[in-house]
Formats: sequence, structure tokens, C-alpha cells
Amino acid sequence: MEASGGAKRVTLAQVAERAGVSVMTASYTYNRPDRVSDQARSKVLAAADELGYAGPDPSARSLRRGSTRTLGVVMGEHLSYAFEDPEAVSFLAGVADVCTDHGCGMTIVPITGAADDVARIADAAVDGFIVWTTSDDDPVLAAVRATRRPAAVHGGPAVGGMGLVSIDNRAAARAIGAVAWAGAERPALVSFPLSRDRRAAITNGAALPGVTFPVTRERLEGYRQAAEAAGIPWQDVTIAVCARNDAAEAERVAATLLASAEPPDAIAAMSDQQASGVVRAARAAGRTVPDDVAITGWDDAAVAARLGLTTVAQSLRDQGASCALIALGRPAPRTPAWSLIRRTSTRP
Amino acid sequence: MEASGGAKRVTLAQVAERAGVSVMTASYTYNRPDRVSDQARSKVLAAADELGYAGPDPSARSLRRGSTRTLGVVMGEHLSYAFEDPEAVSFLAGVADVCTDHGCGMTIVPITGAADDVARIADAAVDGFIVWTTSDDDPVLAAVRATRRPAAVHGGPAVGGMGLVSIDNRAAARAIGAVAWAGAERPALVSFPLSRDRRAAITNGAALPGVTFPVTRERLEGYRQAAEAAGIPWQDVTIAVCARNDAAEAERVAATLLASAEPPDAIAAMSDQQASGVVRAARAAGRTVPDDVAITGWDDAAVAARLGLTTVAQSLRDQGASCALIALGRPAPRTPAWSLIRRTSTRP
DNA sequence: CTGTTAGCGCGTTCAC
DNA sequence: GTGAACGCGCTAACAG
Repeated sequence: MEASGGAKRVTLAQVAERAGVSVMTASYTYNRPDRVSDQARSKVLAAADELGYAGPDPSARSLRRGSTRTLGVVMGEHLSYAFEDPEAVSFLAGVADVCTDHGCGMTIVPITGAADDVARIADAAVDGFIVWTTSDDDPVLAAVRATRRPAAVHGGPAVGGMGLVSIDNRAAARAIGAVAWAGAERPALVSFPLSRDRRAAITNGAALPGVTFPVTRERLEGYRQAAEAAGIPWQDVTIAVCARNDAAEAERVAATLLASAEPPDAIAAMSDQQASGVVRAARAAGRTVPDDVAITGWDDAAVAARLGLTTVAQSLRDQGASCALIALGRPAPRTPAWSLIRRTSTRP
Repeated sequence: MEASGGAKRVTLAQVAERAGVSVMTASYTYNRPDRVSDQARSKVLAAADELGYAGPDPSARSLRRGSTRTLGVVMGEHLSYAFEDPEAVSFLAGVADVCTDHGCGMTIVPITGAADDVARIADAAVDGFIVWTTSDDDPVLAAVRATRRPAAVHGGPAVGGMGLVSIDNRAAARAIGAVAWAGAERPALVSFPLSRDRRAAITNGAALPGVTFPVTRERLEGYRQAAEAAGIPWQDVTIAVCARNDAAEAERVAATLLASAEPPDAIAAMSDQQASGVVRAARAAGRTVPDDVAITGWDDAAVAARLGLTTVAQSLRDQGASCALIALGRPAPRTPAWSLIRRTSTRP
């Protein structure tokens, strides 16, 4: 191998010339080695070696072939958030599984929440897109749609022309809400943010402003139905809206609720991360779970089993895989399943 | 927007023709809007809209420009492993931080451990590579080097022509080994696998076969120095080699050790994940930490603080960022720092 | 088995 | 401010 690792680009044509063969013979040497005589192939490889040819240029190949063999993944307003949320990481693992099987790459598109997100999406060399759940008004959705490539949205919103992979959040919320608040006198809910401004607030069911995150909206509707079915007016449910899906924030807000004059005796959270924070706050406040406070989570993460959390089980990994299949142009798989897991954090 | 979302590809030339302008005017409309009259621009955009033009093709652009604005990341024999190891995820977050800042994408190259890994790397349309720590004999290294693109290896091995980002594992192992085994009579070590075959075994310092993972090798050397400095012959150290970096496996193997005739009274592990498994095994066996068994981890992950683990702190996130900078062609940052964190899992 | 032709879709020339 | 050529590096589709 030539040691002069220079910046100069060596082309297949140069290799062919040096080897004394046509460009196509050189190309075949890399792509269809069986169609080339041993003699020609070794001449080509020798020439490549001498010239320091790095192999066919992937961009040129993609252009010629008309496909990049890569899927794009858009993970929400700030990219590194994707790596901080364990459920998002599971989802990515599911995407990775399918990409590995199909030999395609997985490009994470660098999103910042700023105006140039649209350009970053338009400039991504990918065959299809996967969008992690976002708000109804996220410009990313239109940008992805404008590429006219196959795309799947996880969670929501549903967008014409793109696949949607999501459990029935409303039904699941109804089911776990019923368990969480059974027999409760002062029910509370720790919620994901309602919209992109991610404003935190402690409010109640009657005072909820517009909710633009569809997953959050559907869950709130389900919880409302659960409350009303249990004879609890929605406005009597205390709702702590968090800025992020985060154990520490949930712990702080739960501590506040538990220290109030009318502390909740049943707290439903929208994720196991949040619920784990709530459990810590409850313990710190000297309450027993579930007798003083019933607590529920969502996702059936590892922490849920550890803490004995009643939760909604769903496989983010499978959902990531489904999204990837859609982005590859496969037909959409059926609606993903969920189930209620009853453990010891709720009253029997 | 035209609704007939067909599969047919619309080119810039067609848009230009329909708009009654030259191709370059159409191109400028997308790339240098200031160099085009308002009138021409709106004609172009209208034509694009009518034709359903999706915008300039990213592959063609990359080819023309000579760069893809994307970094490739190679995460070890099996891709989804990357998403199961929390430290690997931190590392990816660091890469993502830099990619976001520089507006470049991040392509995870789908590796399976099979022979076609090399082809997958050669065919990745990226400007540079980042390789997660691997073995000396991993063919991926040669494949990355053959692309002649800037590349950084995290952890090791060191390869000519590629940057290396790694703490001094030997020194760190020496330091934490000294604390772990201080005053111990029956020291043990829970180790990462030694080579790509990932064979699990319980052995001792004298019976170690060839170690081809350089990070593991360097740590073993450091631990050996720590043992000998404490007057413990290396062959007296029980070494439990695990197949993977995994809490559950470490728990099983630690349980075995603790149930043996001569149970260890000090166990050093190579990660906090492993150490957390060891702590669970110790508790299950009715031992107190650190009195009956001293335990150390590595990484200073969240779980280390929770369990009070003495550990080696390092920032995988910063190291990911450093790798990304190198892959972008920036000069290599200085050697990353580590420090010893003493908590309550070791004897004072 | 090997060579020739003809672009893939775009953007950097350089003229006008 | 706009237009006409040319080629980025490669490979499908044909000959031969």
C-alpha cells in the first residue's frame, strides 16, 4: 500500500489507465469480481494499490444507483436528547436492528430546533425518514414530507403521506388511569410537556391550554375518561406539567405536590422515568407506596420492574423496527400492542 | 403543493424548463437566493411546486461538492450493542453534540461481525470515521484506514494514520486496583472479554491467554501492577472473564465466586454496570460492602453514585466529542482525563 | 470476459 | 442578474 496518503483524490479512471484496462473492467473488479479475469483483476488491484485508490466513491455510487441505502432518523428538537431518554434509545436500537438486517446505514439528522432544521433535512442523503414523536406544528414534518421519500412518524402526529407507528395512547391511558386512581380522593398526574415551549406548570384538568404534542394530548384524554369513569371530575385532578421527561424534574414536582395542604394520594406519571422520581419523592416525604400514595408509570422500562411499578408495557424497540420498515418502503405493520402490567405500586 | 406524489424523479432541469429560466437560475434559487431576482425566484418555486420537485438531490450535491457533511460511526461487532451499553450511548451523545454544532449528519454504520462489514464501511458516504474501541485484529480497522478519510479510534487499538482518543487505562487501573485490593487477602477481578471470541472463564493472573482488546489488556496490566505493589502475586488474583459488559452476567459470576470455598474479599470490576451486578450478588449472599467485600467499578456512571461505588471517572461524552473533531479533520485534542472517585464501597 | 457510450443531478466555471 | 457548457466519479446497458 502506497504510504503517501495524500489528500488528492484518485479516480477509478486513473486506476484503469494505469492498469491498462478500461474503466469498466476496473469497476467490475470492485462490483462484480466474477466477471473479470484473475489477471485483469490483479492488474487493477495492483494499480489501485500503487495509486492509493480508496475504492469507488460512495456518493458517486449513490447518485448513479439512485439510492443511498441509508435511513434518516430525526429525533426531536435537540439531538442529544435522543441519547438521554432510555426509551428513545430503545427505539433507536429497533431502527438499528432493521438497518443491520437490510445492510443500510442509519443517519441521525442533526436537529437543533432552529430554522435551519428544514435545510438539514432537505440535505440528508437518505432513502427514507423516521421521525420521533413531535408536536403538530413541528416544521420538521413538512420538511420531511417535502422530500417525497417514504417516512414514518413514531407516536404522532399523523401526517398524510407518512406512516404512523403508535399504540392507542388514549385507550392505554384510560386503562392505567383507572388503576392508578381507583379509590383515590386526591388524584394527580405528572405529565409530559404540552407543547414546544415546554412550559412547566401545576394546574388541573379544567385549566389545560392547547396541547400540541399528540401523544400527550391523547394520553390526557384517556386519563380524563378514566377520571370521569371513576366519578372524579377532571378539574379535580391536579396536573403537574413537566418541561421534560426526566426523573429529577418529576421528583421535584412530586415533592412539591406531596408537601402541599392537600397532598395527592394517587399519582399517575407518563413514563417510568418520571414515576421513579415520584417514588423517590414519596419515600423522602415518608409516605408508603401504595398505601399513602399509589403511583403508576408508563413503558415498562427496567426501572419499573425494579421498583414494582404498575405501568403500561409497550416495545419501543419493535416500534423503531416498524418505523424503519416503513421508511424502507415496506408496507406498514399492524398497530403495535400495549398491555397493562400490575405490580405493587398501586392498590389491589 | 402538487398532490400526485409519484415515484418519478423530478430534476432541477425540468423545473428550470417549466419556469422558463436556465438551470443555473433554478439552482441559485435554492443555494444563493440573493443572486436571483424575485421574479425569477417565484417562477422557479411555482414550477417546482407544480412539478412536485423535492429540492436538490443530496447525493448529487455531495458528489459535486466533494464532501458529504456526515460522519460515520462504527460501534463494534454488533450494532445494537451500541444502544445497550449506557457508556456507549454517552459516547454517541458526545459525537452528536459536535455533529449538531457543525451541521453534519451522523451515520451509524451497520456492522454485524461478518465478512461484509468491510464492504459496508467502504460504501458509507461519510467524510470521516469514528471507531468505538475494538480488538487488535478487527478487520474494520483496515477497512476504515483504506478509505483514506480522517478517522479516530476510541479506546484502542492505536492504528497508524488514525487518531486515538483514550485515557491512560493502565495508570487508572493501577490507581483503582490499589484502592480495591488494599488489605485484601483474596482479591478478584471481574473483567471484560479478552478477545473477539468473548469466551467467559474463571481463571487467574498466571493463566491469562492472549488479550486482543487493548483496553482490557491495558487495564489488566494496571491491575497487575497494583496487585504486585500490594504484595499480591498476580497468580493469586482470581479473574472472572465475562463475555459482555453486562450487569446480569457480572452478578451471576460474582455469585459463583462468593459461593466458593475461598470467596473473594475484594472485587474490582471493569465497569459500573458490572460492579452493580457484583453489589447485588454480594447483598444476595448476605455480605456487607465494604467490610466483607470491597467493590470497585469504572466510569462513574449514574449507578455508581447511587450505590456509593468507588470508581474511575471519565467523560465518555467528551471523548465522543474529541473523536468527532478528529474525524472532521481538526487537530487531535489532548489526552482525556480520568480521576479516582472514592466512595463507600471500599475500605478507607 | 472486456470495451464503448451515455448519462445519474447538480454546481462551478466563464461568458453575456 | 442570467445562460451555456462541462465534468464531479461512477455504472447500466449494450456491443464485441
